[in-house]
Amino acid sequence: MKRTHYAGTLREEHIGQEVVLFGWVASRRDQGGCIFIDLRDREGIAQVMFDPTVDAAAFEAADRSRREWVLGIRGVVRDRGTMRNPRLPTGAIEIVAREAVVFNKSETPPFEILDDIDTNEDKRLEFRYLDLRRPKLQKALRARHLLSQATRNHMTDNGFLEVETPFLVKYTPGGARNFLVPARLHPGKFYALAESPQLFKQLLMVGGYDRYFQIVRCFRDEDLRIDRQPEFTQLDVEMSFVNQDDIFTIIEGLIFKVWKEIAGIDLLAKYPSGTFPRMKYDESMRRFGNDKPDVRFGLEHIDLTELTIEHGGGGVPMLTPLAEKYKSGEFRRDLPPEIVKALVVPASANFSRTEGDKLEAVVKGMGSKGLARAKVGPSGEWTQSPLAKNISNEFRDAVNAACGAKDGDLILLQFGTASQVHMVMANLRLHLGKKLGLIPESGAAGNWEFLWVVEPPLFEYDDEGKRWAAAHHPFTRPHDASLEFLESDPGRVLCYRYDIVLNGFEIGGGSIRLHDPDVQAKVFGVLGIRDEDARQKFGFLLDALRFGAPPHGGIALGWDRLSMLLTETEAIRDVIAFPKTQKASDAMTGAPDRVAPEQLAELKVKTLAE
RNA sequence: GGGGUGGUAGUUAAGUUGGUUAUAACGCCGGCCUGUCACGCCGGAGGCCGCGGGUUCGAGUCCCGUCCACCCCGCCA
Repeated sequence: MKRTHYAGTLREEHIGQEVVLFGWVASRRDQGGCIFIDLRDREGIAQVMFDPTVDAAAFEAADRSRREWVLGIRGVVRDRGTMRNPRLPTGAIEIVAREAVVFNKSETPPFEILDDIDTNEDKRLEFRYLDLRRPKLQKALRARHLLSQATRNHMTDNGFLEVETPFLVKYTPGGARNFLVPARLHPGKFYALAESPQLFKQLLMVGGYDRYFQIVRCFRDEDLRIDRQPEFTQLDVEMSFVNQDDIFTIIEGLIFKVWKEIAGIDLLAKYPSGTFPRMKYDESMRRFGNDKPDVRFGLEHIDLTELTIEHGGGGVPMLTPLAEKYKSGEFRRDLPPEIVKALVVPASANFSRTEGDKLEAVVKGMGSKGLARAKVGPSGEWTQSPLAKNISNEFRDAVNAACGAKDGDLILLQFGTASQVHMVMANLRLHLGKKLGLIPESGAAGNWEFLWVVEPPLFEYDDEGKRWAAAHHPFTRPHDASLEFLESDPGRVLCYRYDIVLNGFEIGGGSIRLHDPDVQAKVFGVLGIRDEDARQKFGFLLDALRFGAPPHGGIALGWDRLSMLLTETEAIRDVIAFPKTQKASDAMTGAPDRVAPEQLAELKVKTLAE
């Protein structure tokens, strides 16, 4: 018996043909005199009819068969006439079985192999090979394959070479925590698993390869999220002799192409120029509180810091110290360390007091002390608010005006350190967006909002260490216009760093690299990295940059996230065949696990656990 | 490291103020049915109520601890 067709591909054009199908029993309906089996393979499902008067042995095999048994069927495709099933692509036809072979039986599976099952994910991960039989997962993994395939074509067509780089690399401090691998041939020493090919791709530019890409696994030993796995995949790209626009063009071309080829969506209808809009980091933080804004909906933040300063806190005890610190000059207005922000829930949302309390619980879960609220009355007065009794009428009216708040609106306030207020308000905005139905809980619902976020600061101040730290990595090129502040006022230095954002997910980021040794030395100076430290950590790269490094830059796209968004699935686990759980273990294989003492001895490694 | 939600039959869930034999649906097993396609009808089996301890005459239910899964913060591009 040799397969002639996939079950899911059969259509009316096959009527009259004899076909051979191999697949799994998706469902079996015993009518007594005849039996129907829905046979499933990777292309879909087709109904097979077993009639004892056509072939008694085939009928007997169907009689014995159960769900998930593996069958081979030889039969003739027949028109179902008036008995069609409009819900199946193959519903116009059925196969009348003339021969049936049972390749394998199956135990009763722990859950049904259906798209709409609501089995808990831990059970599905334990039996991942069964979960993978579900059409939904097969569709997602196929889309991911098409994405990678189209990408290889696009990159090749644009002159890129795919080059592999090592996974076993030298540990470099900073950035993500690395997985470590004991080096048997070097007792007491360790490799690190590469958290990205960052340094190697820059070396490929020095090596003259000009345009590099790789679809590559990366490893980071950090806590997991719905869009983070300990091993994940990037489309890694690096180019020589380019500026930011050149890199954007390559990525925009790629995205337009794959959205059309795989999702069937022509992004030119929304972005006729073939480019995505750009927003400065500063604007993104001000309006949305983070650097990956979901611009599918409004509910933008309203910055009340200036207003608060102007009114000296407006009589609100908790805001007075903040206003005074700005007035005394302790806080800089151009780089505000503490801020006041508001969000307005429109009256139309009809928010109850209890719902406001729930919101407060949400922000407290994010480390906020509380959520000041004020319900606006017909003439602008505030009710249901602890602020109402202290706030001056002038300040209250000014806040109402700044918020555009009308009768029935609910104003939500946060104040404190800029990073905390931004984080809380950004998450609160997303929470409200979903709660008010402005964005779907998951998926895009046909609304794809792409955005480049550009010109972030090069440094950020580390309050605990009381020093400047690299906001991304120390090889990012500062903006030419910012160079003068490099040593005098590092907080004002912007850089050629960019993120591409889709519907509130950061799907990629990159930078133009710093290839000027003089500027590099100044950057290290600001970071407090001494020459010998730099040599110790990045010696090979610094050496390479002195041997005729071309100007270069690149980007990396999160392949799992992009696949998740493209397929409108809910987590990157849905586009990874064998993902890890939230605790980074494998529910199916039991990894990680203990190893035999002899194995550790061979590696000269001793464990302190237990 | 912190916060939250959940864990009851193979699966998904209900389980009241602590009180008799722990329910339902789907699945599974047996029987019947030649046009079903979420087939239908009749019958049946199936439980360490995550685990450990405590309170109580009595715990699925209350308390303490612990494990696992998921979501968020910290962390991480």
